Amino acid sequence: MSAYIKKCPECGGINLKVNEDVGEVICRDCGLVIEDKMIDFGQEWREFEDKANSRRRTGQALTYTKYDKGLGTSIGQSGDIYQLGTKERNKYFRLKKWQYRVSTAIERNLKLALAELKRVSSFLKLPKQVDEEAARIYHMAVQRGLVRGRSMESVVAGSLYAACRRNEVPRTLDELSEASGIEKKEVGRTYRFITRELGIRILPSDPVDYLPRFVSSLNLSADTQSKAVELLNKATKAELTSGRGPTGIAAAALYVAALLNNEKRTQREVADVAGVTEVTIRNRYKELLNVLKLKDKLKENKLEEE
DNA sequence: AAGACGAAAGTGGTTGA
DNA sequence: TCAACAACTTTCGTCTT
Repeated sequence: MSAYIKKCPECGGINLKVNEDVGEVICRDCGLVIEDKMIDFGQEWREFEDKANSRRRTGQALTYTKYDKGLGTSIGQSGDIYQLGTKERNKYFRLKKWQYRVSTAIERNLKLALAELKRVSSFLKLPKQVDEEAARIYHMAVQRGLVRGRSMESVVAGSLYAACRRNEVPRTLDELSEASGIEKKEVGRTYRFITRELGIRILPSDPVDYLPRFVSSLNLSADTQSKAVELLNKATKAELTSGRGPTGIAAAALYVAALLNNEKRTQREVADVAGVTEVTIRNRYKELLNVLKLKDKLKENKLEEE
């Protein structure tokens, strides 16, 4: 499916990501949703027994980026209540008032938070699918009262960070921090807090996921990128990756790949876009050379130049 | 002069008692 | 709650191109 789309029509990027769950193809470079009318291969739920657990779908799809998920219920909207007795009517008024109080508190918060979320995510050019996920996470956090004692912005940032990782379009904590204006520490802390409290399982992010972005900000070739992927795979097999920061590994692999392809970038340049220091790149780089026995290859390259 | 390399000390976070 | 610990950063001096 969508095997025909190879390039992003917007930015020409080749880093497309297919998401079958929601029928989208997303450009990892610019976040453009290229195709959102793919066939839904998901199962069409039907009802065979147990009415209580009915999985019937009706109405518009829920969206978490609207503060009331596109639904919305209010008590006593229809005017029926005026046919009731005074006592009953008062009861409805009370209920209505309560509903108003409870829901406005949460909804007002959500409205603000979702506006903030939109702002941050468009700053980072995140695909809308990540928005949606982040909004969902935030929504759960509010309902569980996890925002109390924390700034709304930091929870938004944490939700977004989590959503990015879940969707394999990781951003670094630094980037989230810059976009949201929340301190890096704080983003990390709320991120850990809400994922723990909500029981969201997050896999350690794959260094490979960082490559596309680094490659495009360094203007490196696709060739170099696939070379870097290759190196990363080898590194993973050699168990060089566990426990290390994924950005550092990705940066080092990219640095080596660039050298091998005669597209040399300085350690400084690579370090900057990856958000790590040269020292870290050097350490990873050394390990790569040792374990993967690449020294000879680099020498060969030099000889060819002469 | 700029980049690469490495040593040493410092930082923030995790882990295990 | 505290100390040990690993990964990473900062800083700085030296070597290479």
